[in-house]
Amino acid sequence: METPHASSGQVDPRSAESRRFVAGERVGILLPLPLTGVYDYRLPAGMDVEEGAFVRVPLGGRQATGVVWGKASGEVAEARLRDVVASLPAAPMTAVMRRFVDWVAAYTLYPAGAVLRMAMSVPEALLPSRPETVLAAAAAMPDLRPTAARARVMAVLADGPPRTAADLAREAGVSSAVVAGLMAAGALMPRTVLREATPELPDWSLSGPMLSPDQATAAAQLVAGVGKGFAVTVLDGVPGSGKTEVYFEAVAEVLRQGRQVLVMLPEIALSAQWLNRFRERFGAPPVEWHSELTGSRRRAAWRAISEGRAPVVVGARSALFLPFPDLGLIVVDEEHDAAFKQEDGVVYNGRDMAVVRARLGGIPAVLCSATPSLETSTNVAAGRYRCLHLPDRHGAAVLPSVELIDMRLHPAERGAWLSPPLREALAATLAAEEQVLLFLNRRGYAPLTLCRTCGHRMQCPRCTAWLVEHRLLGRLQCHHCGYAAPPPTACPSCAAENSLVACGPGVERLAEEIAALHPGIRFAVAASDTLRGPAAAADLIRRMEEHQLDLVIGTQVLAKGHHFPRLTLVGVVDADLGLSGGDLRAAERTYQLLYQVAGRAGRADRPGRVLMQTYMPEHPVMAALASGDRDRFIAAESKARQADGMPPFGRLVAIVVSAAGERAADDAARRLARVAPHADGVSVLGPAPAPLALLRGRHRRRLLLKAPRDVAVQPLVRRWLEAAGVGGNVHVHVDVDPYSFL
DNA sequence: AGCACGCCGACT
DNA sequence: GTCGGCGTGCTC
Repeated sequence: METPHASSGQVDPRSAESRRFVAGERVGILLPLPLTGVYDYRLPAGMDVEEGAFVRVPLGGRQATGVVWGKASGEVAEARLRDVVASLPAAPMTAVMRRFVDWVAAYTLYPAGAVLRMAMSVPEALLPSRPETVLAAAAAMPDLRPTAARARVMAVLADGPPRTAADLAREAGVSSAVVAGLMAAGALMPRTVLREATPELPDWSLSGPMLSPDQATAAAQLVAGVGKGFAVTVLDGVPGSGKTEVYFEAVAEVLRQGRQVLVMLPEIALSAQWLNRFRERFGAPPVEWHSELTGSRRRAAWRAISEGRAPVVVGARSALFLPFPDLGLIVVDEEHDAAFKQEDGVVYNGRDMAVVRARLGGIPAVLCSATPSLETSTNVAAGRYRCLHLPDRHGAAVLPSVELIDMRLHPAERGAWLSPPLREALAATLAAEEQVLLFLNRRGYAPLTLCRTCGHRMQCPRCTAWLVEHRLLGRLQCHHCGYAAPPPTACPSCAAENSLVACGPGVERLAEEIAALHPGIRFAVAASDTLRGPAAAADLIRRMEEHQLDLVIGTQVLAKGHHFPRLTLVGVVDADLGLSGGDLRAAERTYQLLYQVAGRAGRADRPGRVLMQTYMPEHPVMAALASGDRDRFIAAESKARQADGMPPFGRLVAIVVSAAGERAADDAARRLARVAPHADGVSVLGPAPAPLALLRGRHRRRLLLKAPRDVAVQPLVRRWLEAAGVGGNVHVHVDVDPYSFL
């Protein structure tokens, strides 16, 4: 995905003027199902609809909700045509969103219906809202024994509007029985309302923090672009340079103009600090949107957004498909982050699609990063994106120095993972009552368990992957499918007792070493599986901030965003970890990740120090990290990609075929290879066993189509797949612009 | 995605 | 003799 705006421009507001269809007419309805096209229906007497309207239609023996997509195809015989059942009382899908759905479908090679499903993720939001019973304080308090719990409930009500029994109990911190008791006694009066919960309004007129001259200049440019149509601006600044404060100024300007803002974060669930900053700046929280949101909150968020009552939404990539009626700005924070790439279902990159959404809507997009992706850097170099630099750390803080520890010269002791120099630095930092972050991007205790007697390696029965020991859970786990088993006492291969040994470090094992090295040290382990949910993350952050912890051992969940004033040493235990595996972006991703981690050290007024343990200090990634010369690294990486015709200078499409049987997978892959497209500069690599040749019990083979940048790969791939005609129980997974090579 | 229709094992 | 397993195929 290189030039989303190379094709046609924004949706013309005049053509967006909704087209109406009248009773008796045929209409094309797109259904949120992986069907190939629109289905034709007839509008019954008395029913007029406009384009984009949500309608109920009969489908087989049931009903489905779809969207009036436009004119009927006209290819369906009159006798097969069925009547639209009803038009739903929800705001029609905007022309921009319909264009966006079609665009994403065409680009990703998924059926438009599959993309529409993402834009209709809250079906119940399309139905009329159920009346809600809310409780208000009675005019006169009945004679009732006062208790602390009852007082809390009444205090909550005195402090705000009537609310539902469940909300009331939650906010007052009492059980539902207390609320029910008050209602029965007549202290609370029920009332039925239709009104939807309206999010608090962020106040754009509050004054922001003092900006540095660099920040102020950048902010002014962003603000000037608001309301001036589509443009992509890259905010490129080192960690701590205050990118968030800068784009908050643009957010304020959009709010002043009365339009909506979408801020996309890679992992919304772990962004408590971001939410705090937003609330401090605007006096109210934004509407959150992520996959953990459930039930009524999800529905309320959807309705509020579609009715324009949610001025600011912060969300993960799926938030792109929310029904904003008047979006004025999209911000993609940490734009380089691989989490923006959706890998299951419709495969798309949230950052790239955000740019497309902005172009179709004729609004600005802002991409933020301390380590912009090569795609983005290339777009800046080509003049397609504008770039604003924020070179300095805000305030007194200076960038930490990065030192490489050559593990060949300073090996760790046997059975340990920290080299003498890192141990010394660690001890010194603790002695100074400052905090340490040890970074190891490996969950669990040990990545491999093997038998000392026969060499057998514990492997997932359903995937080509080692089982990772999680000692805290007492299990061996597959990180690819969720398979888990207790560690056997005897080797499953040779039956030798007590012969299985853990190989290599994970964060849990590192914790053992730390505990042995510094008895009594206060530390925590933070990984995606030990830090479940936003509350746990917020708690860890609080303990770090309050200096209740001396040290934290973490995986990449700790790499971004958070800053701790007393954290002055970052130790990277295995800097080389991400470089193996032959992934196209291995070097780029390792650089970005380690750079982010390094940025955790030494903010505020304490200088930071970063020590990276590596076996290849001469590697360009390590050299760039140590010298701080990011631009040279990007230039070198860019040159290498260009020489190979790799993205962003060429295009890739990955095709993975999978089947229950190895034979079926092989046959399908070979058939695809036989009819591979022949075009100028286009080559097809493979088939080869996919990096995870066996995943969740399915055998996988991979082909990779490589094409020059100016070749439209989608029609080529579409014809290719049609010609090969693989189907039945063989799955074909298409990934345009693949990220991970799994 | 649902939900049908389709053919082969353990039950009243 | 039936109930039901989920494999393929269709839905305007």
